[in-house]
Amino acid sequence: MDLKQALDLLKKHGYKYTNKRELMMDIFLRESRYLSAREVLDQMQEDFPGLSFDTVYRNISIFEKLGIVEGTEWDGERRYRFHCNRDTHHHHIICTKCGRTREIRVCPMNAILGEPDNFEITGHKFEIYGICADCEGDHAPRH
Amino acid sequence: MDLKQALDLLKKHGYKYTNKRELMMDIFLRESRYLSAREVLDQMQEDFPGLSFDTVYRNISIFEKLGIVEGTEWDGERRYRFHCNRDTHHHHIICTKCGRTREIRVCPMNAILGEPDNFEITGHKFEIYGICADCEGDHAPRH
DNA sequence: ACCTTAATTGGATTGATTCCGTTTTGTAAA
DNA sequence: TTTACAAAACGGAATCAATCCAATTAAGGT
Ligand SMILES: [Mn+2]
Ligand SMILES: [Mn+2]
Ligand SMILES: [Zn+2]
Ligand SMILES: [Zn+2]
Repeated sequence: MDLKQALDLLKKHGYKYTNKRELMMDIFLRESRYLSAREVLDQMQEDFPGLSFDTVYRNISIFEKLGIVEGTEWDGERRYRFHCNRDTHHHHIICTKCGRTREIRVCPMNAILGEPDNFEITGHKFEIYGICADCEGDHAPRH
Repeated sequence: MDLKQALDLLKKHGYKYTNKRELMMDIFLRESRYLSAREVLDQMQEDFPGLSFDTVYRNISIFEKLGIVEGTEWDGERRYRFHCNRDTHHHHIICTKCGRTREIRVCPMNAILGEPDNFEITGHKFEIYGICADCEGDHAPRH
């Protein structure tokens, strides 16, 4: 999934092309790590000083619905990253300092299938948290 | 782990015994499902009308630190339940309507061990979400 | 009973997220 | 290329969970 594919996805679902949306995707794409809404806003305001929080949240919500970004939450804040692979389902090891990830190819649900009764399964979450090599020590996280 | 053990844990760590703390544990114990701070407050105010949010949050935070309750988060709200078993590590299938759980005995970390390099692991989360038998359909969740 | 300190209160504050009326902009039709 | 209309963005207010704080109350040891 690249920028063009994502923009096509927007168009296919009747959303308009705007330079703000393109920049937002650009940011997610080049950072390729989990970002909070505030981090996205800060980066976007370098190009669009008056940009509103509402624009960030509205577009993130659209992006998430279309599968362009995927979200999670830690330290009481939601974070989002470019959906790294739309074909194969997998999970992540996440650095809680800088939001960078490593992939876990296995999904524990495969071992669970058939197990749960009396529950209509709607989703699952498997994440490993830690500190990446660049962030360990006292120094500020390198992005 | 029962009420007495939990109260002993408090005492052992130098916290005072109060009827509010006992009631709070009582509630977690008899509900044995995930509760939000607001739900705990509402139930406690039946006995202590003037009870403050701060008391709920402060005590939850102490309970979590001592391992008396365990917390998670969904729909943008933190929730807590009595720590169901202090000896064996396991995970849960959670009903996102009523907060009741079923146990998953396996932990996917066992299969991962040895895998991750360049990451100092600090924690992990494996949860399956769904709707329990009592909550499915249109009717209100039965607690 | 008294003293010291922790616990609780109640109200203010923070901070993330959502909401909303107004203005601007993208896009398709004329 | 203009025009028209709906969607997007703006800016600021509102919401809501969670935290903070100064003043009061209560627990537990002496
Ligand atoms: Mn990935
Ligand atoms: Mn359990
Ligand atoms: Zn890192
Ligand atoms: Zn349920």
